[in-house]
Amino acid sequence: MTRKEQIRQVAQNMFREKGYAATSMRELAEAVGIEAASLYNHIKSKEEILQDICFGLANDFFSALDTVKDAEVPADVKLTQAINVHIKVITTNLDAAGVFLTEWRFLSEPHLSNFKNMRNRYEREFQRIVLEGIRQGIFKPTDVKLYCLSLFSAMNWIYQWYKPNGELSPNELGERFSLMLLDGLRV
Amino acid sequence: MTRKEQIRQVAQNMFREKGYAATSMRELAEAVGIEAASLYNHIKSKEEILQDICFGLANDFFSALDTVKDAEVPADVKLTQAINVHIKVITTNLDAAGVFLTEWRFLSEPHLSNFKNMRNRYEREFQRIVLEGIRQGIFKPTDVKLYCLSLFSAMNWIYQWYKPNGELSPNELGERFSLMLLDGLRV
DNA sequence: CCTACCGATCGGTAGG
DNA sequence: CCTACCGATCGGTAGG
Repeated sequence: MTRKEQIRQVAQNMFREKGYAATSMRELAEAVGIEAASLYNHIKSKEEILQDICFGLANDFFSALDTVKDAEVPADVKLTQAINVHIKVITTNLDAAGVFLTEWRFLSEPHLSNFKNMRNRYEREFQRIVLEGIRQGIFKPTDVKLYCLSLFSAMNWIYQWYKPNGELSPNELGERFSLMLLDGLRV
Repeated sequence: MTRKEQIRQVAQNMFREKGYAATSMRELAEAVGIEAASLYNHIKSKEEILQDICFGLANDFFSALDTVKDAEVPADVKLTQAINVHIKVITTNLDAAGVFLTEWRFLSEPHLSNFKNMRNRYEREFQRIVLEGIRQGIFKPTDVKLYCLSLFSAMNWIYQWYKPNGELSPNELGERFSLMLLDGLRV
């Protein structure tokens, strides 16, 4: 692991726990084990770290979704797969997920707009799958936007309480979630 | 409206939008229309404002829940009512809800522990209703904790996107949510 | 990677 | 409710 990767990993944890604004570069440096000024040999600014975390995880989400979104399967199966890979990304990147979900608003322009656009594109992929299911007659006619909003909030909240060493593996969790969230939708 | 109430209201909005840590007392004072030092004639500290917001809304949530939790009705009706009043509190206090849900972690001890305890007690009331329904045979046997976690996340996320002047009234929203979230649960 | 340091800003107080 | 000010801390740079 390079020093830059180490800085990012430590920062992920601190940004998640204390928040981006309340984390100082001196605290970050101390946790890494160097002086504050030395951080700037590896990064350009505090915000650059935030950008790396947010856009890095956005990339993970898209890569994961790409593996399932064009499969030739019924919409309920596809939605289950999409839920599973989304949860997988969160549960295996808890710190980054926390930052991605709550600290993105400290991005400056134009990164802030880029971020929002990516997020919207991602959410629309899920809406497309649900719409597909309604057209196929597999899902009840539903307020697609409201449903997806609730679906995302339930999935994204996982970072708040999931324990990597608890009883639930990411796969088991994904399965339970799919059942729970789909049974209200399936005809 | 007293000056203290005005300060709280302006602070709710700024804390929600910029975050507690990133909001300075000077910005707050300017938004109120006085000098920073003058704030301290009405409040003891920056954190006192946060405490008032967090515990004030906690009180609203409990008051709302009290009006429905002991009704002699089937569990599905009771859960629907609980969902409705919870959503009502959020949609009519959007700024305070945002602070309550994301900025509570900046509370210092012992307020932080008090806050967590209150939140746990509140969540357990919902779990009790779901358990009641399972015992009554109205709800499917379910992972109660996981279900309530998802229920709360979906309801609480509302503050992120709800527009008070949009098409959906709080009551309509509550109704749609209940249907959506209960239909996966009801036998 | 460090020492030394910059100007800016922080929450809050004294005194009127 | 204001002016004037406190010590502490902020993100970041110069120079080696």
